[in-house]
Amino acid sequence: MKSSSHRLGDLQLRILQSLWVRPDSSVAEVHAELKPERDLAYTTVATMLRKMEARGLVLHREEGRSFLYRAKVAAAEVSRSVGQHLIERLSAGSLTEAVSHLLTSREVSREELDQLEKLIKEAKRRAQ
Amino acid sequence: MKSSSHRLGDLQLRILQSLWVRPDSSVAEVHAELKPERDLAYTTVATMLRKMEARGLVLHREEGRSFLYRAKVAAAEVSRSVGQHLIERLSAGSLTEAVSHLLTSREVSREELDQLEKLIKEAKRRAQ
DNA sequence: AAGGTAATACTACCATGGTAGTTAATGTGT
DNA sequence: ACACATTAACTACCATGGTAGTATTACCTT
Repeated sequence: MKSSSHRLGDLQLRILQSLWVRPDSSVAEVHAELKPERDLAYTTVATMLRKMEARGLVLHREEGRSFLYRAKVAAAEVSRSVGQHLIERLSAGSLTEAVSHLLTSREVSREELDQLEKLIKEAKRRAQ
Repeated sequence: MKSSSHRLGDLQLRILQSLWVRPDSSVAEVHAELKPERDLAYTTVATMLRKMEARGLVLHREEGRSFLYRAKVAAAEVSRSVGQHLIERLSAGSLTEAVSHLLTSREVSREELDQLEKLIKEAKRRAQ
């Protein structure tokens, strides 16, 4: 599966997330989507998309005067590799230790804990 | 608490982790510690430590001919901020979603799931 | 036809992380 | 005393992510 170790910066990842939700977005659309969080110039987004295409992260097709971009890498794959990298950084590879860090280092609400418990139960069910 | 958003690269974080476990390490000791995972030149580690000291991440004192370094930032604080950043990247701030990603995107053993369950229970107990 | 507008292309720049060589100082052993 | 080893200082370099200005192209409207 060639793995390829996606080493993504924050902005690139954010753009990918946007494209996963809304494929075939024009530069203008991605720019608009990111506007509230990050006030970037239009050309910044355009440049980023071009760089990302050169890296094989996205691709585009022409539609009239504008380019429509879509992610070339799967959300699942990238999330996995981002998560893996996180776990590696946070706790030298131990998932439970990583989660433990997350739990102890921030305020976690009752609801979140309940939800987490449900997640684990589901994972257990799926496991057998 | 000024937060300060520690933006650490992999190597810098790894060096900090090493110093948390063994404070007052010489460059040689840090270098030796990292040797198995990353075969870096001695000078690379030394340079990194100097750069990190300039950023306020570590500090040193002189002991004879060599410098003994120790982390200036607390493990808890850095872990928190690294974890926070991770959650942000992975799932726009939702902890449960982040954990969900981690669970679904990799093989999780029965033992790990049990341990996770225990973690949640403990967190709940602590919460009330 | 002309002028405005929207789009991409190209180029440039900066910061940072990472990597290491070279140099200089200082101590150590024979 | 002299060679050798250890150590830190300085310098340099490269890749990448991020940011945006300027130039060019093409379309649309009046």
